[in-house]
Amino acid sequence: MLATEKIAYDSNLPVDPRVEALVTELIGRVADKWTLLVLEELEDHGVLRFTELARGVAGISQKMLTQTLRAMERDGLVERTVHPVVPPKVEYRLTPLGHSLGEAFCGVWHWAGENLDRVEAARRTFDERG
Amino acid sequence: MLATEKIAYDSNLPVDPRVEALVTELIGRVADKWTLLVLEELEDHGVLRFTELARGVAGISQKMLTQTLRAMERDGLVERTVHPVVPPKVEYRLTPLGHSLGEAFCGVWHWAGENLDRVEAARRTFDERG
DNA sequence: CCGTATCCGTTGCGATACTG
DNA sequence: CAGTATCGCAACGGATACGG
Repeated sequence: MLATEKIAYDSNLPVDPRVEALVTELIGRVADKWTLLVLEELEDHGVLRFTELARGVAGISQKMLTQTLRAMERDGLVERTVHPVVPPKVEYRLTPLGHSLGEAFCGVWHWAGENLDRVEAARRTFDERG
Repeated sequence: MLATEKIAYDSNLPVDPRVEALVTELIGRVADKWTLLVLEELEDHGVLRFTELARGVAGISQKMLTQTLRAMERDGLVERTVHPVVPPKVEYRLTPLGHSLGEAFCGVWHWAGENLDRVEAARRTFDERG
């Protein structure tokens, strides 16, 4: 579906600076490390509870998980469902918007996987020359 | 060229956790706000001097520009050419690797532009419900 | 189980001043 | 012009303790 739409970024045409600023800010927000990992985890598993996410996303603290999930919920990327039972049960899943973001990042994940070796080689070369 | 390669990220197959950690770290490094903006600026204009970049990337401090360019050079994304003249002349341009990263991010830029309104609407809804 | 609240060290980053 | 060096504040983020 993306391929059928017109992509304006190839041109050098001037873009409304305010819109560009907003887009930049949005990317900054969404390109956060934890956001990316939570996104991937939910892409892979569909529906997850808080504790399952905490275990699935290696190294994340409960504080950052909460914070990340709140921000993603606020941005409309994640849907949060509270089941009124004891003990509490809260489920998280991607919205269509969140899923589309995951697809948009596929190219970047792919690039990173394909070029990790090249980047590491470049780093070694750079570091050796002091 | 990317489309002709096998993409493994669609599957739920287990991935070497160490590789995944490296890929994650690389994305975190490269998805930095200033890196993205410098990348776009060099994509648009080809070759730029330090001061031209400073003016082109709105809001960046000289310190962050230096830092960003050094990191990108270390990662093999940017080539730095020093012309031994007075006053000094230093030119920056993307390497093929840097250019390929720019292409990989096209999907994300596109997503952000297309969905900015939706995200802002989601935020308003979220904030109103307190 | 699913959070919130608080403390506190670490880092990020802008502002400023200086150099070849 | 193209940086480097230093300062100082603010934000990030982990650890811990507590609550519905």
